[in-house]
Amino acid sequence: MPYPSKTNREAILDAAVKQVEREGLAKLSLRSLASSLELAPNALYRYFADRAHLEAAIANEGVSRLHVALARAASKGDAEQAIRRVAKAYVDFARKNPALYNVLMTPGKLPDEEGSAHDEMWLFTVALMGRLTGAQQAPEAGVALWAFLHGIVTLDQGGVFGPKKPRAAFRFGLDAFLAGLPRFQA
Amino acid sequence: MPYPSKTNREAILDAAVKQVEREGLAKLSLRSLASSLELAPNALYRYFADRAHLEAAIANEGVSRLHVALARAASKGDAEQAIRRVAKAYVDFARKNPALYNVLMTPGKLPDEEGSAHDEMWLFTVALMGRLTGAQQAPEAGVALWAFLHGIVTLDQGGVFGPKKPRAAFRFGLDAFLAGLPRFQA
DNA sequence: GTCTATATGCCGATAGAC
DNA sequence: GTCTATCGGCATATAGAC
Repeated sequence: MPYPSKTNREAILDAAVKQVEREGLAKLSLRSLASSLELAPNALYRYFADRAHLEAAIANEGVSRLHVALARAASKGDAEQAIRRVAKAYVDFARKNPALYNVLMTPGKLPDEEGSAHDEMWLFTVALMGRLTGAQQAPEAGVALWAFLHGIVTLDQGGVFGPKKPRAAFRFGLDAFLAGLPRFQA
Repeated sequence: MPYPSKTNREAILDAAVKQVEREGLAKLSLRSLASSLELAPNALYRYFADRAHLEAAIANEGVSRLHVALARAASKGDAEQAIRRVAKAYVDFARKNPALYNVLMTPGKLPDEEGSAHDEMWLFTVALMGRLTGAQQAPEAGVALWAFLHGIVTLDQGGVFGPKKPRAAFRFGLDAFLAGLPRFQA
């Protein structure tokens, strides 16, 4: 073969995630990505139809990694302990991977595939909250917790309030939410 | 004068906000904005030093409008009623002006001016929460509430959960948060 | 499967005339 | 204060050779 394979889908995705983490999604271009892999500017089109498909793959990869981190945190302790651990793991993940986190939380234009990583994480969250509130209220409780955590991450990233306030608010808000949560068995 | 004034800073800002609301910040360009005002592509530089300064002005305008909506909602009722009204007004504003809301919540690269609209809104929020929790815990409570509301808005905008779940989670989460909130006078 | 070369289009920003 | 003209840059995407 005159032009043997120099790369593959996984390697491209890995490099893309790293570049996003360094400079943000906006500064990721197919040219710069190809250049970092020592490929011609258009070689990536063999693996991703266009930029939108690449972004979707990056987001999916981010969700998978977040899911792994949360599942690990949920493995020990009673229901409330598990929720507190997961909440901390969520915020920690976003702090360590801010740009990747932003990609996975910014919905793309492509429709999610069935059984995507996103669906799996949502089922995980509902199950987690269900241990405390019962299945009936688990979806609302799951969305509410997720919303709170995402908001904390956003305010933390923005840096508008300095480094301390979001962390104090994280404890304060989580305590208040859990204290006020209607329990399955009172 | 061979070239009399055809525009002013306010008119440009107004048109910019409208364009952001229609197509999002990313698709706002100085060229398209100038074109919509029937100006030459570079005429705006007399009023804004560069794109970053224009974006900062848009964000500031968005914060001002949000602040007005929240202050109106807080004017009646006791502390808890005021918080519930403000919370609803916050989510409503974001639903009605999603793109402008995204701009005002995405921190720009330019440092905030002293006494900016952002500062004012933050003082307003702390005062609002202080009516319920006392001044000591008002900042944490304010950030926590803000985080929750922003998260609800984000999940709602994402459309990941369909139209109903974020609204149900809004009530559920706000109820739980307020129920679990330590009060100033128990 | 990768290459070179190119089509086409947008962008921010500046120079200098009027 | 607005104009015309232009610079330099980057983007997505395609065509055809090897």
